[in-house]
Amino acid sequence: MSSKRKFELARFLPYRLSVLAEQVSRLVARTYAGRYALSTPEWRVIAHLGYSTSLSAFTIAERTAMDKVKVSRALARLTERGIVLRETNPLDQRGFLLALTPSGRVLFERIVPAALATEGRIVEALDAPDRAHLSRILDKLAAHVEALSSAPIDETG
Amino acid sequence: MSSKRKFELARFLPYRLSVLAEQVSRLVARTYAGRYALSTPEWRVIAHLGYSTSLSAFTIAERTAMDKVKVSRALARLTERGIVLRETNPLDQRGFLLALTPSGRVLFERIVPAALATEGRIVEALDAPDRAHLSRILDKLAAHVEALSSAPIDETG
DNA sequence: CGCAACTAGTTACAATCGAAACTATCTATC
DNA sequence: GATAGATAGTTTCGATTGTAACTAGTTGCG
Repeated sequence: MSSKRKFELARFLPYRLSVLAEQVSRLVARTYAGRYALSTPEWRVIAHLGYSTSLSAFTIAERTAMDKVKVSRALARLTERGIVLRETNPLDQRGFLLALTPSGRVLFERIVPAALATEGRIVEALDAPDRAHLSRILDKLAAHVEALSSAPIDETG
Repeated sequence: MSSKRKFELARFLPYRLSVLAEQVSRLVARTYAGRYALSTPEWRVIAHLGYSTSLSAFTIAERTAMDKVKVSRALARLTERGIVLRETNPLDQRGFLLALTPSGRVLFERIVPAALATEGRIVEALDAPDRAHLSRILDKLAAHVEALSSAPIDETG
């Protein structure tokens, strides 16, 4: 073992994933950033409220893989702009119940097809079996990395 | 066509890629951030100088998928800390020739095995064929996305 | 009830970032 | 060989981020 493999950044999986994800994000951002002046966190919040309603900010944070500060800031801007409706939760006055306003929903309905179209153009690079395979692999990796992340930090070496 | 697919953020490829890449980056950062106080751009510069030498900042920017501002800032800190040696290029006084200092190389030699080990633990989730497949798919996607990115912005819709 | 521990969300602050403007050098062309 | 345009790298500035501290409300438990 320990066959000193030559290190090449360009073949290093974390690097490749990071660069690809960044470029893909940039591509998708074209569908909402310019025309609707939305940031990525804002788009994620809208996307999530688009199909599930009356959520708390915390739940959104969990499900959109963002920390609560990011979500809080995104929500502040979205409520200000009349895209999200925020009302105090009567059962727990610390939190809010959140939903898209009608105009927020219009926004959602407009962005989604464009976003899906962009996704479509991206995966055009792959044939159907490759797409399915990629999807399965990503799920496996995500689950595994999730587990590794919560494991203790190994500072040996 | 146009079979209105229900939109779920959690199944949206760009989102999945982004979350996974972020989590993987965080994991790898454990090998250099805490112990060696390096940022990701700094690590990338070191990683690249580790196996190719006498590069210009611009070349590094290109090959590490970072913009020149990021590279410039990373280099400023790295030269300050004696990790990178920067000398004016005698053939073009605008630019520099860059290389790791001996202590920079020690750093590189220490971080690389740890980084590779982390990569190893991440891809443990996959069997050998899956790994190969993922690698091929990522290459295809990266090339395709690269092409899409330089294409004009489609604001139709 | 009353106080400690916890949770939801916000604010503060310092670090990081990207876009654009800037400096210095180089190259091409006349 | 002068001048316009390109190029390498830095600086500046406003916006975005992450961590930690904070406020307000809730729960558990004596």
